[in-house]
Amino acid sequence: MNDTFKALADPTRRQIIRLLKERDMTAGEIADHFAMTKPSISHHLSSLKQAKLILDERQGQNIVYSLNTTVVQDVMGWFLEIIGDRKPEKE
Amino acid sequence: MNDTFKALADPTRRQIIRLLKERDMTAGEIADHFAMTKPSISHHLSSLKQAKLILDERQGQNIVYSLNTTVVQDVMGWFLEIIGDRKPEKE
DNA sequence: TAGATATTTAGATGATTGTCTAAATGTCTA
DNA sequence: TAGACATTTAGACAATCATCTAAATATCTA
Repeated sequence: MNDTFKALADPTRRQIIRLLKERDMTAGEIADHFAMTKPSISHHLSSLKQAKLILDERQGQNIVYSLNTTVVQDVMGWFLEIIGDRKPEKE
Repeated sequence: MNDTFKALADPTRRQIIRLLKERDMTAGEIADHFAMTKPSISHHLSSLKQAKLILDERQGQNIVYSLNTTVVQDVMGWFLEIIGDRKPEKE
């Protein structure tokens, strides 16, 4: 869970997640959306992958990345737990 | 939003949030839950406060902290946006 | 198999972060 | 007002992080 939150702490990585929300993409396609070198994006992808927020699959020369909604839902669960079940504010 | 995610990236700060989920607490009470100096906890509280995840109010010598559920809900919205409205996985 | 393309790994560097001790600030009470 | 208590601010330091360039790996195709 800590890896997940740390992965979400960077704006580039959150943007990558939003891109993959739309459709699966190759590493190159993802990199094209940023003013940053490909190695830097690769590093971010590796961080997201370690957090299991995304999945990768080689397809020929490309590596295609996709969102792992299961883990995104786990993080959501953490927040639901915080919001729900609270002591009443007043009275 | 970036401040919020960065604030959530640290396990101590997430634990503070879980403590405040149960009830409002003074800085000292919060610090008592951790094997860390009071200045360090104060630093974490300041980070959570900057992210607007918690609110503070002085009561005499103490400063009482409480959870700001509004912002927690904003973060939840971010996740809902990612999970919902996706392209179907198959067929 | 050689060259081209896609991607990652390695290594370096400056910036940010989490923690500490020491000192400062704010508040209460005798 | 002096001293005690609660908390924060300041300054330092080691660890982690985001980024870069250069080099390595993997795959395809002529």
